[in-house]
Amino acid sequence: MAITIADIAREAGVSISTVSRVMNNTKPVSPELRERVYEIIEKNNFKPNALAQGLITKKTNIVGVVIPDISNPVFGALTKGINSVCTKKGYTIMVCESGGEQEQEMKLLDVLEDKQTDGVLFAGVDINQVLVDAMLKKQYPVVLVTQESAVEENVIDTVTHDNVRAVYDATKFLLDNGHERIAYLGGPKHDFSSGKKRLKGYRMALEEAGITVPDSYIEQGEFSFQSGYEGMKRLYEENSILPTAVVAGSDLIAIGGIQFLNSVGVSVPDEISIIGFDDLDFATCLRPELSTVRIPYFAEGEKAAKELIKFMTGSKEKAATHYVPHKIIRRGTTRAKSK
Amino acid sequence: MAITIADIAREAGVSISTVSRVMNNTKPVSPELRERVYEIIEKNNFKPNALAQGLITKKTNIVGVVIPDISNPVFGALTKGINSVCTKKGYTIMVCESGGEQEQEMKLLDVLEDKQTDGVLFAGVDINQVLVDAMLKKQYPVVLVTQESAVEENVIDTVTHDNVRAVYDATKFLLDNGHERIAYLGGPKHDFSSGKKRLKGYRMALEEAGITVPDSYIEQGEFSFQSGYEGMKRLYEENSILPTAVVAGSDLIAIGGIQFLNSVGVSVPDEISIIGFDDLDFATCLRPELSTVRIPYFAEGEKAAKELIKFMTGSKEKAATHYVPHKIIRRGTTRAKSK
DNA sequence: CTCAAGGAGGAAAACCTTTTCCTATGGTTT
DNA sequence: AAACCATAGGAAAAGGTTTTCCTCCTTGAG
Repeated sequence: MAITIADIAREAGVSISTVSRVMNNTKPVSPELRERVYEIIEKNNFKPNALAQGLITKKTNIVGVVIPDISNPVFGALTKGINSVCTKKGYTIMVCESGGEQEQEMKLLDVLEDKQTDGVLFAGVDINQVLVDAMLKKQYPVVLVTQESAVEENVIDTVTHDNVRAVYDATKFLLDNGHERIAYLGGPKHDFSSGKKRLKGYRMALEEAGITVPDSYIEQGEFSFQSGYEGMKRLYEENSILPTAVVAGSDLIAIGGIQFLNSVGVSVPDEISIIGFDDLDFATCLRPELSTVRIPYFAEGEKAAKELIKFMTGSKEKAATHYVPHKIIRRGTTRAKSK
Repeated sequence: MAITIADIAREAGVSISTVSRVMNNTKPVSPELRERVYEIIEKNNFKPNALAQGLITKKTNIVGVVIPDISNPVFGALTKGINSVCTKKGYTIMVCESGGEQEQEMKLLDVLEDKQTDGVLFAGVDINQVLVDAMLKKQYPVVLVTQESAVEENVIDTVTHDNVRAVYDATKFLLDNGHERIAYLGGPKHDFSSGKKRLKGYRMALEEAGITVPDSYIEQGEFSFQSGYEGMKRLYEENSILPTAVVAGSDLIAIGGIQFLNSVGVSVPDEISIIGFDDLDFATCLRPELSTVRIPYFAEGEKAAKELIKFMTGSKEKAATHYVPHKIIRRGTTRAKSK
């Protein structure tokens, strides 16, 4: 039913090869023929069948994107960045949702392989040896994004932000503002997750400052509003001496925490300062606006896509880890401690 | 390099046809052969090349998704719903971002055609005659989602929510709570956009109640926080008699509006009630929590995908418009007016 | 004037499946 | 016992491109 290159060739009175050459500029064709063929292509609005093309060229111009959760704004921004450069370079993205589960992630890697994607951008939660091995076996190049692997350095190209350093900086920011009793409200304690890295950054900063915190100052859970609310509640109930500042593992956690504090009449930032992580659009919709550390997810997506394209086009071979810079955003929920 | 069906056939000592038959259960094969072939497939972890398959079967098991903005939480939820049923039915989605621009939308329709997608889910902003014509010309079935076309009924299958009715209900809700001076803070006034429909719902409810509002009670702009803030500011500055309630065209607008009111010391809901639209996750992260009308975007995505699959599998022919039910969610930002 | 070389175009192979069309075998029916 | 039929399996076509390999013609050099 659909029109094929053969139809064009027939109508133009030339061979199939010539039509192909006109379209791909792959060999000289005389101006008159070129003209005639072009016209007929235009007239019929002919587009070559990408399947047939892919079958022979072994290129589909599709890149797979694996993320844990499509509706999570962090991955929304990331995907938007990815799509932005992919579109610009003529690639279309195939988005897959893993739910953060390894079994599903493995399956998606397979699906994307037999769909013949030219490459894959992978945003995992806990990238262990099994996953890395699976990726290395694949036909296509992979670049990790948002989350580095737990395996020896630079086996797979990676674009991410420095979780340890970012939370270190956030904690340092509070320390520099005179706080000493600083608690941590974090995400999952999954082995190689970003949650663990963020906790490490917090610990580093305190240790460096020579401050020891009680275990009851550290709460972990999910990266969600609910979890933040409950974490803060435990913090509040289990400590007779309250912290003067809190580092949160995500903006949602921070907001949940603030909400709890509001509900018990503790003022932010007057009594407790709190700093988030991510810088969601929403952070500026609160009053006071949320202080946080900004991770440029859109830019991270862009960079990862560019990196992947380098591999796909063969202009790069060696894997490396690239960090995208974070930034402390001082807004209304943090304040210097009066001595 | 990659292993093909021929390799399997050779190794098993059977013909290519037999291997294909084993994999697709398309014709009886003796148990022994079947067994032997299966084993070798397993051993080599063979997966047929989807391109070659698609070329001959004319099915790719890919569905295209066109949305205005990947990072918008509304479309995030929608896409998640779509992906949920697609995955379950063996389809993979190809997500494209249009920026809400018609030119780009047309281009994407073309791209998805020559990628041979089996069908397309289209979330537009202003689906006019030109767009509808383009869709009807395509090889694949299309179903509109979130936004119906401006063209005569039921040319293209549609899954959406009733924007007019939803805002009508929201306005009615305020009326029923004793409010009479009700303002509207809306989205774009684009010709066939949901913004226009929502405004219509507002007008209908007031008209029905026999209430006339001054033009200065109606503000339009974008569906954003910023726009809500500014719209409310104008409302506040241009009216000597303030409304006692405000209907917002989106949650973000509502939140922006509330933020402005807070900044000038007007209490929500004590002095002004406000109701949003969408029910973003965020609505419950505010204090007071946002009253709103919930649109089940996830379910809408699911339903649209199911609808599309019916068309793709030929089990349905006739286009129709399906509405997904909205619901008024009473939370903290609305209150009955004391007489 | 002859021969080599280069340029323009066509025929056909290749890519990897599914599916149609045959063939052979063994069993059933009359 | 002959004719027929069903069944299992193979060979090859088809699907729509790109690309290799030819061929033919023109041009330039010797």
